[in-house]
Amino acid sequence: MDRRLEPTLADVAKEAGVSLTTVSRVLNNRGYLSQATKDKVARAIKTLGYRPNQVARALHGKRTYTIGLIVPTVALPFFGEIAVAVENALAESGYRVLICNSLGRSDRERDYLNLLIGNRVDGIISGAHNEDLEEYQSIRMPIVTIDRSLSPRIPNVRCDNEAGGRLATERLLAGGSRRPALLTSRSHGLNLRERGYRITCEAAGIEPIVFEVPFHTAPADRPALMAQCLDGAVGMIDSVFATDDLAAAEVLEWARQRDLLVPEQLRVIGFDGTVAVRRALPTLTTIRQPIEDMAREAVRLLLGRIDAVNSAPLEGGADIPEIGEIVEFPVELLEGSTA
Amino acid sequence: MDRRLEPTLADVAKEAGVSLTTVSRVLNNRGYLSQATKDKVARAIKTLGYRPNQVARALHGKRTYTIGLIVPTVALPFFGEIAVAVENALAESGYRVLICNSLGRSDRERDYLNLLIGNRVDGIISGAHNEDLEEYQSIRMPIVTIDRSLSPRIPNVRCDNEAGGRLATERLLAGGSRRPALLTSRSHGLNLRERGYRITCEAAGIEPIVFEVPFHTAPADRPALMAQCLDGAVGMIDSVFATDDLAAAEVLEWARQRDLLVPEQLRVIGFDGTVAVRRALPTLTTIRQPIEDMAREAVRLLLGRIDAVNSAPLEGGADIPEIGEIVEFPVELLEGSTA
DNA sequence: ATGAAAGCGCTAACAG
DNA sequence: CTGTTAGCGCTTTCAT
Repeated sequence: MDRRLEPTLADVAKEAGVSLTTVSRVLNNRGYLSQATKDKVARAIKTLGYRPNQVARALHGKRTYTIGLIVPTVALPFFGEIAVAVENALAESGYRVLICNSLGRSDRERDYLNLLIGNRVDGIISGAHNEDLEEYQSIRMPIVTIDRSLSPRIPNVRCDNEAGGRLATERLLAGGSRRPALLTSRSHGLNLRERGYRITCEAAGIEPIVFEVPFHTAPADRPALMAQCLDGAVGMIDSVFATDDLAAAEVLEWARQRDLLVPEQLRVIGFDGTVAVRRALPTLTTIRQPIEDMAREAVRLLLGRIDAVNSAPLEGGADIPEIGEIVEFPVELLEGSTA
Repeated sequence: MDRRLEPTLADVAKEAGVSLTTVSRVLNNRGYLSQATKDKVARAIKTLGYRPNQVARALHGKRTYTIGLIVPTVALPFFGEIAVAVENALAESGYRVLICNSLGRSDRERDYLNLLIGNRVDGIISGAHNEDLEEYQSIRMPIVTIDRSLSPRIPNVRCDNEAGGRLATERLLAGGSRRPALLTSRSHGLNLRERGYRITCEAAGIEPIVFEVPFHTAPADRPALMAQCLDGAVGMIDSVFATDDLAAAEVLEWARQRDLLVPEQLRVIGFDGTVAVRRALPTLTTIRQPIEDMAREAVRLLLGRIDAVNSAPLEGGADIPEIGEIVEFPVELLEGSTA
């Protein structure tokens, strides 16, 4: 910004014929001011079109009233909706959000972390997917994760993924499926949706079949990878639980190309239940995550920690207890016609 | 942020046993420094885990290297992809973006405008939908609009909407449609997609039929509104050009519920061609906007104006010429099986 | 090659 | 009730 363009407190003070302090006081509505002074200042502010410089205000010390949100990409409906929900929840407390799209690249995530700290955000909500970044361990700042857990020392807000996995798999079985497959972006022991699937299979005496198509696979490469997995299993599986809705959509497309009837020959169920995908594909049966609730809770936890830090005793480490809390929200089955 | 936690320049200076200036110099790599000093300082920085306070840096004058992006909501794939593309284009020049979701509410848009100016962003890219906000006229800051035009005085980057409208309508006619309808979020003389539709209809001697479902209609209310429009036209129309893909998806769903075969009994074509919707609904025939190109151009124009402002003669208005440029990018027909 | 000091725009003691 | 003054953390003349 060119400083010739935006007026400053001093300009207002001169225009109103009072001191800086006085202007600052009416701005912040602090202390006793005569109505006459208030009016004079108000008029000067209006005349000059003055807007307080938040940068200067932030520098003074306290807070920036900005928090950072790191997600893989808001181009995916799930994270786009998370971002909007977080922004809304923050707005209620006068906070704003700096959204960072890591694109799943840990170098970018690291850069963003530094950027956010450099910009002195008051806290960070991370929903990115690099479990490994050691930087997170050394962050001297309130932080909360959403959707995926980062470390036992950092509070995590998520939906009840395991219950969701069970619910999805049970729904497939209830529809008559005998060999449900799992399609996920990363199969491992901590994948709770996968665990729900496996538990349900085991309880029903069914051998699990797990396919993996990495989360950050380019959209153009997905159909081929997916076909590679599924073609080999035709006749063996009779349903698919995809751990996100877009993957489920790709299964539907694969089935269409193979002339498989859904749900008669192949049942499909997804996960997420975002508004955008439901508008695009209302027939998809899926497990809905309560995005708004999750965002609100993440914000509540974060602001709580920020307040704790800011009101901590002035001397001494004052360490806020490291509550590595996990909050899980219940999911919901959305009936469509694909399962 | 609690200042006890993040070290400052002074801390580094003390640790390294040099002056503030020297540290600042090695940080910005300015002036002549002995290698020994550089090393000492570098070591101190590393030891303390020092990161420059960008807030202080920004206050000093120059720029914040942050630009504001205002969109209706990144929860919609089109704007989510715009946001990511803008962020990527900016990152190449060392800029970052403050994303603001107006949710189509002009009060929120106004608040965000003030927020951005208060935070001294270096410029603004607006893709929101409130053509009316008079604030835009008085902004003393580089600004560029994307997707929709705001004022003849503000540069606008968009796709060739009229050509897109023509292309879509021509595609419907080429498929055999005799009565194509338009479904749009706001019908008016400046709606260029609508104009393309009307022009094509007129050239073919066809009476246009226009349905309107407002952009910010709640998802839950859309199917009913849409059915209200379309039910009355069954038998009269044989195809629909929806001016965005999600609306097109809703038309497909309506057709499914009415047992209308697509494309035999009803042809449907959309607009946008976002990656997310194509993953969800790959069969949809649509007009693709070149989002990345648009974002890149918007950023190029904006950074150009920012540089112009910052290098303007120190005295005098120095007014940068008000180039109310319009840049249109060509669209592309994506063949699916719905038209 | 390095340092001292002024100031970016604002807030917050501390006077009066 | 209102003004003076000292910083917040950093960059940048101007000295040395």
